[in-house]
Amino acid sequence: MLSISPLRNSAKDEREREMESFLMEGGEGFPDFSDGNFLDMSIDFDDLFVGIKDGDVLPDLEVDLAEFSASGGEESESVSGGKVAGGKEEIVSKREESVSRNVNPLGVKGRKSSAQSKNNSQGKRKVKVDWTPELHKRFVQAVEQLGVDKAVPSRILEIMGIDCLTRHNIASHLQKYRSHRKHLLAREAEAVTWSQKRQMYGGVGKNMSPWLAPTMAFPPTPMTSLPQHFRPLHVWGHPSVDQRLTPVWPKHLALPLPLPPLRAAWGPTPHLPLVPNSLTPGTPYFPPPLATTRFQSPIVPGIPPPPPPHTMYRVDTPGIGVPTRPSTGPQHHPPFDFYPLKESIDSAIGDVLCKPWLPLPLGLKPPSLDGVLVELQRQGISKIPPRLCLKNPKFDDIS
DNA sequence: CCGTAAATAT
DNA sequence: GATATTTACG
Repeated sequence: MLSISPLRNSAKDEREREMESFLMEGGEGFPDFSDGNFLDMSIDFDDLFVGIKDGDVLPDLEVDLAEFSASGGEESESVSGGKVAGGKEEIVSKREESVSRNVNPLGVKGRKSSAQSKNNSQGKRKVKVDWTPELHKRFVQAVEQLGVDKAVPSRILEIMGIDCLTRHNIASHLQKYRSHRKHLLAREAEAVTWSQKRQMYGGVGKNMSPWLAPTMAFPPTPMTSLPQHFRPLHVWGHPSVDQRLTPVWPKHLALPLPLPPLRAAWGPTPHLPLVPNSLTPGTPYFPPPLATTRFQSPIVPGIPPPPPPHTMYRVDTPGIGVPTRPSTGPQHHPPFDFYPLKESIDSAIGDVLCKPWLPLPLGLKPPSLDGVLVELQRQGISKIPPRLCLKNPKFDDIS
Protein backbone atom coordinates (compact mmCIF):
# COMPACT_ATOMS: atom_id res chain seq x y z
CA MET A 1 0.00 0.00 0.00
CA LEU A 2 1.70 3.04 -1.01
CA SER A 3 0.56 6.44 -0.63
CA ILE A 4 1.53 9.11 -2.94
CA SER A 5 2.67 12.20 -1.32
CA PRO A 6 1.09 15.29 -2.65
CA LEU A 7 4.45 16.81 -2.78
CA ARG A 8 5.53 14.57 -5.45
CA ASN A 9 2.93 15.62 -7.83
CA SER A 10 4.19 18.84 -9.01
CA ALA A 11 3.02 19.12 -12.52
CA LYS A 12 -0.60 19.85 -12.68
CA ASP A 13 -1.42 17.56 -15.46
CA GLU A 14 0.35 14.74 -13.90
CA ARG A 15 -1.28 15.48 -10.72
CA GLU A 16 -4.63 14.99 -12.14
CA ARG A 17 -3.53 11.92 -13.84
CA GLU A 18 -1.96 10.38 -10.89
CA MET A 19 -4.67 11.24 -8.60
CA GLU A 20 -6.15 7.99 -7.79
CA SER A 21 -8.34 8.52 -4.90
CA PHE A 22 -8.76 10.68 -1.97
CA LEU A 23 -9.06 9.55 1.45
CA MET A 24 -10.32 12.25 3.55
CA GLU A 25 -9.75 12.75 7.13
CA GLY A 26 -13.19 11.64 7.65
CA GLY A 27 -13.08 11.09 11.32
CA GLU A 28 -11.32 14.25 12.01
CA GLY A 29 -13.13 16.68 9.94
CA PHE A 30 -14.46 18.59 12.81
CA PRO A 31 -14.32 22.15 13.70
CA ASP A 32 -12.62 22.97 16.86
CA PHE A 33 -14.40 24.55 19.68
CA SER A 34 -11.57 26.35 21.17
CA ASP A 35 -13.74 29.33 21.32
CA GLY A 36 -15.14 28.00 24.45
CA ASN A 37 -18.69 28.37 23.58
CA PHE A 38 -19.29 24.85 24.41
CA LEU A 39 -16.93 24.61 27.21
CA ASP A 40 -19.38 25.77 29.72
CA MET A 41 -20.99 22.49 29.68
CA SER A 42 -18.32 20.96 31.76
CA ILE A 43 -17.85 18.26 29.35
CA ASP A 44 -14.53 17.09 28.38
CA PHE A 45 -14.59 18.08 24.82
CA ASP A 46 -11.16 16.93 24.35
CA ASP A 47 -12.63 13.60 23.94
CA LEU A 48 -15.33 14.78 21.76
CA PHE A 49 -13.75 17.11 19.39
CA VAL A 50 -10.55 17.07 17.70
CA GLY A 51 -8.52 20.07 17.03
CA ILE A 52 -7.85 20.79 13.49
CA LYS A 53 -4.50 20.94 12.05
CA ASP A 54 -3.83 22.16 8.70
CA GLY A 55 -2.10 19.13 7.58
CA ASP A 56 -5.01 17.01 8.43
CA VAL A 57 -7.24 18.76 6.14
CA LEU A 58 -5.45 17.47 3.25
CA PRO A 59 -6.78 14.64 1.34
CA ASP A 60 -4.40 11.86 1.02
CA LEU A 61 -3.52 10.31 -2.15
CA GLU A 62 -3.53 6.68 -1.79
CA VAL A 63 -3.34 3.73 -3.90
CA ASP A 64 -4.58 1.13 -1.65
CA LEU A 65 -7.14 2.50 0.55
CA ALA A 66 -8.42 -0.56 2.18
CA GLU A 67 -5.14 -1.60 3.51
CA PHE A 68 -4.39 1.80 4.63
CA SER A 69 -7.44 2.27 6.62
CA ALA A 70 -6.81 -0.85 8.48
CA SER A 71 -3.68 0.54 9.95
CA GLY A 72 -5.00 3.39 11.91
CA GLY A 73 -5.29 3.22 15.59
CA GLU A 74 -5.19 6.74 16.75
CA GLU A 75 -7.60 9.29 15.87
CA SER A 76 -7.04 12.55 17.49
CA GLU A 77 -3.66 13.89 17.22
CA SER A 78 -4.01 17.18 18.82
CA VAL A 79 -6.61 17.82 21.27
CA SER A 80 -8.07 21.18 21.01
CA GLY A 81 -7.68 21.69 24.68
CA GLY A 82 -8.68 25.25 24.34
CA LYS A 83 -6.01 25.97 21.88
CA VAL A 84 -6.71 26.57 18.35
CA ALA A 85 -4.38 24.65 16.31
CA GLY A 86 -3.74 26.87 13.43
CA GLY A 87 -7.02 28.44 14.07
CA LYS A 88 -6.23 31.45 12.00
CA GLU A 89 -6.91 31.77 8.41
CA GLU A 90 -3.36 31.34 7.50
CA ILE A 91 -3.39 28.64 5.08
CA VAL A 92 0.23 28.52 4.66
CA SER A 93 1.56 25.30 5.79
CA LYS A 94 -0.35 22.93 3.77
CA ARG A 95 2.38 21.11 2.19
CA GLU A 96 3.28 18.77 4.80
CA GLU A 97 2.49 15.30 4.10
CA SER A 98 -0.28 14.23 6.24
CA VAL A 99 -0.93 10.72 7.02
CA SER A 100 -4.41 9.79 7.70
CA ARG A 101 -4.48 8.43 11.13
CA ASN A 102 -8.04 8.12 11.80
CA VAL A 103 -9.55 4.85 12.39
CA ASN A 104 -12.46 5.70 10.38
CA PRO A 105 -12.47 3.64 7.30
CA LEU A 106 -14.73 6.18 5.92
CA GLY A 107 -12.99 6.48 2.71
CA VAL A 108 -13.30 2.87 2.11
CA LYS A 109 -16.93 2.86 1.76
CA GLY A 110 -17.49 4.86 -1.25
CA ARG A 111 -14.18 5.85 -2.52
CA LYS A 112 -12.62 3.17 -4.45
CA SER A 113 -9.07 2.45 -4.29
CA SER A 114 -7.67 3.79 -7.42
CA ALA A 115 -8.69 2.46 -10.69
CA GLN A 116 -10.57 -0.48 -9.49
CA SER A 117 -13.79 1.32 -9.34
CA LYS A 118 -16.47 -0.03 -11.45
CA ASN A 119 -15.98 2.80 -13.76
CA ASN A 120 -12.39 2.10 -14.07
CA SER A 121 -12.45 1.56 -17.75
CA GLN A 122 -8.93 2.76 -18.01
CA GLY A 123 -8.67 4.87 -15.01
CA LYS A 124 -10.27 7.43 -17.13
CA ARG A 125 -12.78 8.79 -14.79
CA LYS A 126 -11.36 10.51 -11.84
CA VAL A 127 -12.25 9.60 -8.40
CA LYS A 128 -14.54 11.85 -6.57
CA VAL A 129 -13.20 14.16 -4.04
CA ASP A 130 -14.60 13.80 -0.66
CA TRP A 131 -15.28 17.26 0.52
CA THR A 132 -15.02 16.85 4.20
CA PRO A 133 -16.14 19.68 6.39
CA GLU A 134 -12.59 20.60 6.98
CA LEU A 135 -11.65 20.61 3.40
CA HIS A 136 -14.67 22.64 2.67
CA LYS A 137 -13.84 24.98 5.41
CA ARG A 138 -10.57 25.55 3.80
CA PHE A 139 -12.31 26.14 0.60
CA VAL A 140 -14.60 28.65 2.15
CA GLN A 141 -11.76 30.46 3.71
CA ALA A 142 -10.15 30.81 0.37
CA VAL A 143 -13.31 32.05 -1.17
CA GLU A 144 -13.77 34.51 1.58
CA GLN A 145 -10.30 35.74 1.24
CA LEU A 146 -10.76 36.35 -2.39
CA GLY A 147 -14.20 37.65 -2.10
CA VAL A 148 -17.13 35.62 -3.08
CA ASP A 149 -17.48 37.38 -6.34
CA LYS A 150 -13.89 37.40 -7.29
CA ALA A 151 -13.19 33.87 -6.36
CA VAL A 152 -12.20 31.76 -9.28
CA PRO A 153 -11.12 28.20 -9.18
CA SER A 154 -7.53 28.80 -9.96
CA ARG A 155 -7.12 31.36 -7.29
CA ILE A 156 -8.98 29.33 -4.78
CA LEU A 157 -6.81 26.41 -5.48
CA GLU A 158 -3.81 28.57 -5.03
CA ILE A 159 -4.90 29.81 -1.68
CA MET A 160 -6.05 26.50 -0.47
CA GLY A 161 -2.75 25.11 -1.34
CA ILE A 162 -3.93 21.61 -1.55
CA ASP A 163 -1.85 20.20 -4.21
CA CYS A 164 -3.76 17.15 -4.90
CA LEU A 165 -6.86 19.01 -5.75
CA THR A 166 -7.35 20.03 -9.27
CA ARG A 167 -8.81 23.15 -10.59
CA HIS A 168 -11.73 21.17 -11.78
CA ASN A 169 -12.40 19.88 -8.37
CA ILE A 170 -12.50 23.38 -7.12
CA ALA A 171 -14.61 24.58 -9.94
CA SER A 172 -17.11 21.91 -9.36
CA HIS A 173 -17.27 22.59 -5.71
CA LEU A 174 -17.50 26.25 -6.33
CA GLN A 175 -20.39 25.74 -8.60
CA LYS A 176 -22.26 23.92 -5.98
CA TYR A 177 -21.21 26.35 -3.37
CA ARG A 178 -22.53 29.26 -5.28
CA SER A 179 -25.67 27.49 -6.01
CA HIS A 180 -26.36 26.75 -2.42
CA ARG A 181 -25.34 30.12 -1.33
CA LYS A 182 -27.63 31.73 -3.76
CA HIS A 183 -30.36 29.56 -2.56
CA LEU A 184 -29.79 30.37 1.03
CA LEU A 185 -29.52 34.05 0.42
CA ALA A 186 -32.74 34.00 -1.42
CA ARG A 187 -34.39 32.30 1.44
CA GLU A 188 -32.96 34.66 3.90
CA ALA A 189 -34.07 37.62 1.91
CA GLU A 190 -37.46 36.14 1.66
CA ALA A 191 -37.60 35.64 5.35
CA VAL A 192 -36.51 39.15 6.03
CA THR A 193 -38.96 40.76 3.71
CA TRP A 194 -41.64 38.65 5.14
CA SER A 195 -40.65 39.67 8.59
CA GLN A 196 -40.80 43.27 7.57
CA LYS A 197 -44.20 42.80 6.14
CA ARG A 198 -45.36 41.31 9.31
CA GLN A 199 -44.21 44.27 11.25
CA MET A 200 -45.85 46.52 8.78
CA TYR A 201 -49.09 44.78 9.12
CA GLY A 202 -49.10 44.96 12.82
CA GLY A 203 -46.41 42.65 13.89
CA VAL A 204 -47.03 39.73 16.04
CA GLY A 205 -50.48 39.76 17.31
CA LYS A 206 -50.89 39.44 20.97
CA ASN A 207 -53.68 37.11 20.42
CA MET A 208 -51.28 34.77 18.94
CA SER A 209 -50.41 31.50 20.36
CA PRO A 210 -48.19 32.22 23.31
CA TRP A 211 -45.58 29.84 22.26
CA LEU A 212 -45.63 31.03 18.79
CA ALA A 213 -45.29 34.67 19.45
CA PRO A 214 -41.73 34.92 20.67
CA THR A 215 -40.48 33.08 17.73
CA MET A 216 -42.41 34.86 15.15
CA ALA A 217 -40.24 37.86 14.79
CA PHE A 218 -37.35 37.14 12.64
CA PRO A 219 -34.14 38.32 14.19
CA PRO A 220 -32.25 41.09 12.49
CA THR A 221 -29.43 38.82 11.64
CA PRO A 222 -30.98 35.46 11.53
CA MET A 223 -27.85 33.50 11.09
CA THR A 224 -25.84 34.90 13.87
CA SER A 225 -28.44 35.68 16.40
CA LEU A 226 -29.62 32.19 16.70
CA PRO A 227 -28.58 30.34 19.74
CA GLN A 228 -25.32 28.66 19.28
CA HIS A 229 -26.66 25.24 19.02
CA PHE A 230 -29.23 26.20 16.56
CA ARG A 231 -27.05 28.13 14.32
CA PRO A 232 -27.13 26.66 10.93
CA LEU A 233 -24.24 24.47 10.26
CA HIS A 234 -23.43 25.08 6.80
CA VAL A 235 -21.08 23.51 4.58
CA TRP A 236 -22.42 25.49 1.78
CA GLY A 237 -23.83 28.31 3.66
CA HIS A 238 -22.57 31.70 4.39
CA PRO A 239 -18.88 31.78 4.68
CA SER A 240 -18.99 34.61 7.11
CA VAL A 241 -20.08 32.40 9.87
CA ASP A 242 -17.24 30.94 11.69
CA GLN A 243 -17.55 27.32 11.22
CA ARG A 244 -15.13 26.59 13.90
CA LEU A 245 -17.95 27.18 16.23
CA THR A 246 -20.29 24.82 14.64
CA PRO A 247 -20.66 21.59 16.40
CA VAL A 248 -20.13 18.49 14.48
CA TRP A 249 -20.41 15.19 16.02
CA PRO A 250 -17.43 13.07 15.71
CA LYS A 251 -18.44 10.06 13.91
CA HIS A 252 -16.75 7.73 16.20
CA LEU A 253 -18.58 8.94 19.22
CA ALA A 254 -21.65 7.39 20.50
CA LEU A 255 -23.53 10.37 21.69
CA PRO A 256 -23.87 13.87 20.47
CA LEU A 257 -23.29 15.46 23.78
CA PRO A 258 -22.56 18.94 22.60
CA LEU A 259 -25.95 19.31 21.14
CA PRO A 260 -28.93 20.12 23.22
CA PRO A 261 -31.46 17.45 23.80
CA LEU A 262 -33.66 17.02 20.90
CA ARG A 263 -37.31 16.81 20.88
CA ALA A 264 -38.48 13.34 20.52
CA ALA A 265 -41.31 14.14 18.30
CA TRP A 266 -39.42 13.13 15.26
CA GLY A 267 -38.24 9.78 14.49
CA PRO A 268 -38.13 6.69 16.53
CA THR A 269 -36.53 7.89 19.68
CA PRO A 270 -38.91 6.63 22.25
CA HIS A 271 -36.39 6.59 25.02
CA LEU A 272 -36.13 10.31 24.92
CA PRO A 273 -38.86 11.51 27.18
CA LEU A 274 -40.98 14.26 25.91
CA VAL A 275 -40.46 17.07 28.27
CA PRO A 276 -42.90 19.74 27.52
CA ASN A 277 -41.62 23.23 27.61
CA SER A 278 -38.49 23.02 29.51
CA LEU A 279 -37.75 26.58 28.82
CA THR A 280 -34.15 26.92 29.55
CA PRO A 281 -32.49 29.65 27.62
CA GLY A 282 -30.95 28.20 24.60
CA THR A 283 -32.59 24.94 25.14
CA PRO A 284 -35.16 23.57 22.86
CA TYR A 285 -38.50 22.82 24.28
CA PHE A 286 -41.47 21.00 23.17
CA PRO A 287 -44.32 23.19 22.33
CA PRO A 288 -47.54 22.32 24.01
CA PRO A 289 -50.01 20.35 22.04
CA LEU A 290 -51.11 22.53 19.30
CA ALA A 291 -54.58 21.34 18.93
CA THR A 292 -55.11 23.18 15.74
CA THR A 293 -53.55 26.43 16.50
CA ARG A 294 -53.08 27.95 13.18
CA PHE A 295 -51.18 31.00 12.59
CA GLN A 296 -53.35 33.90 11.79
CA SER A 297 -51.79 36.83 10.18
CA PRO A 298 -52.97 40.05 11.67
CA ILE A 299 -55.92 41.06 9.71
CA VAL A 300 -55.61 44.51 8.34
CA PRO A 301 -58.56 45.76 6.42
CA GLY A 302 -57.74 46.23 2.83
CA ILE A 303 -54.38 44.66 3.06
CA PRO A 304 -54.04 41.05 2.36
CA PRO A 305 -52.05 39.34 5.03
CA PRO A 306 -48.63 38.37 3.90
CA PRO A 307 -48.28 34.79 3.07
CA PRO A 308 -46.44 32.86 5.68
CA PRO A 309 -42.99 32.05 4.54
CA HIS A 310 -42.56 28.52 3.61
CA THR A 311 -38.97 28.79 4.46
CA MET A 312 -39.37 29.43 8.08
CA TYR A 313 -38.96 27.22 11.01
CA ARG A 314 -39.63 27.54 14.60
CA VAL A 315 -36.54 28.41 16.47
CA ASP A 316 -37.70 26.49 19.40
CA THR A 317 -38.07 23.32 17.57
CA PRO A 318 -34.62 22.62 16.41
CA GLY A 319 -34.91 18.95 16.53
CA ILE A 320 -36.60 18.38 13.31
CA GLY A 321 -34.90 15.18 12.82
CA VAL A 322 -33.21 12.67 14.90
CA PRO A 323 -29.61 12.65 15.84
CA THR A 324 -27.48 10.64 13.63
CA ARG A 325 -26.00 8.34 16.09
CA PRO A 326 -22.54 7.63 15.05
CA SER A 327 -22.76 3.97 14.69
CA THR A 328 -20.07 1.48 14.76
CA GLY A 329 -19.52 0.85 11.17
CA PRO A 330 -17.85 3.06 8.70
CA GLN A 331 -19.62 6.28 8.31
CA HIS A 332 -19.71 9.08 5.98
CA HIS A 333 -19.97 12.54 7.16
CA PRO A 334 -22.99 14.11 5.69
CA PRO A 335 -21.89 15.83 2.57
CA PHE A 336 -23.85 18.83 3.51
CA ASP A 337 -24.73 20.42 6.67
CA PHE A 338 -28.39 20.32 6.57
CA TYR A 339 -30.98 18.32 4.97
CA PRO A 340 -33.57 19.75 2.72
CA LEU A 341 -36.25 18.09 4.64
CA LYS A 342 -37.30 21.22 6.34
CA GLU A 343 -38.24 22.69 3.06
CA SER A 344 -40.71 20.08 2.34
CA ILE A 345 -41.90 20.23 5.86
CA ASP A 346 -42.32 23.89 5.51
CA SER A 347 -44.15 23.63 2.32
CA ALA A 348 -46.38 21.17 3.97
CA ILE A 349 -47.03 22.67 7.31
CA GLY A 350 -45.34 25.98 7.16
CA ASP A 351 -48.54 27.69 6.39
CA VAL A 352 -49.94 26.25 9.49
CA LEU A 353 -47.21 26.83 11.92
CA CYS A 354 -45.27 29.65 10.48
CA LYS A 355 -41.89 28.84 11.76
CA PRO A 356 -38.80 30.95 11.76
CA TRP A 357 -36.33 29.42 9.55
CA LEU A 358 -33.87 27.04 10.97
CA PRO A 359 -31.75 24.66 9.07
CA LEU A 360 -31.45 21.19 10.25
CA PRO A 361 -28.24 20.99 12.18
CA LEU A 362 -25.52 18.75 11.12
CA GLY A 363 -25.83 15.37 12.54
CA LEU A 364 -29.49 15.33 12.24
CA LYS A 365 -31.14 13.30 9.70
CA PRO A 366 -34.58 13.67 8.36
CA PRO A 367 -37.26 12.04 10.40
CA SER A 368 -38.76 8.82 9.42
CA LEU A 369 -42.10 8.63 7.83
CA ASP A 370 -43.49 7.59 11.12
CA GLY A 371 -41.87 10.51 12.75
CA VAL A 372 -43.49 12.85 10.35
CA LEU A 373 -46.78 11.18 10.86
CA VAL A 374 -46.53 11.59 14.58
CA GLU A 375 -45.60 15.20 14.29
CA LEU A 376 -48.34 15.98 11.90
CA GLN A 377 -50.80 14.34 14.17
CA ARG A 378 -49.45 16.09 17.15
CA GLN A 379 -49.95 19.35 15.42
CA GLY A 380 -53.36 18.47 14.34
CA ILE A 381 -52.52 18.45 10.71
CA SER A 382 -54.42 15.85 8.95
CA LYS A 383 -54.64 16.95 5.41
CA ILE A 384 -51.02 16.68 4.62
CA PRO A 385 -49.67 13.34 3.65
CA PRO A 386 -46.57 12.56 5.67
CA ARG A 387 -44.88 11.39 2.59
CA LEU A 388 -44.92 14.87 1.27
CA CYS A 389 -42.84 15.97 4.16
CA LEU A 390 -40.13 13.59 3.32
CA LYS A 391 -39.71 14.43 -0.23
CA ASN A 392 -36.46 16.14 -0.78
CA PRO A 393 -36.65 19.16 -2.92
CA LYS A 394 -34.00 20.12 -5.32
CA PHE A 395 -31.49 22.49 -4.09
CA ASP A 396 -30.42 23.97 -7.29
CA ASP A 397 -30.92 27.51 -8.18
CA ILE A 398 -34.41 28.62 -8.31
CA SER A 399 -34.06 31.64 -10.40
C1' DC B 1 -9.79 29.63 -17.90
C1' DC B 2 -14.48 30.20 -16.40
C1' DG B 3 -19.27 29.09 -15.89
C1' DT B 4 -23.03 26.17 -17.01
C1' DA B 5 -25.24 22.04 -18.36
C1' DA B 6 -25.30 17.20 -18.93
C1' DA B 7 -23.55 12.63 -17.48
C1' DT B 8 -22.47 9.44 -14.17
C1' DA B 9 -21.41 7.23 -9.93
C1' DT B 10 -22.68 6.28 -5.25
C1' DG C 1 -34.60 7.50 -6.94
C1' DA C 2 -31.86 11.25 -5.50
C1' DT C 3 -27.91 13.73 -5.02
C1' DA C 4 -23.01 14.92 -5.30
C1' DT C 5 -19.37 15.03 -8.28
C1' DT C 6 -17.36 14.69 -12.60
C1' DT C 7 -17.09 15.63 -17.35
C1' DA C 8 -18.29 18.09 -21.49
C1' DC C 9 -19.04 22.23 -23.84
C1' DG C 10 -19.48 27.15 -25.27
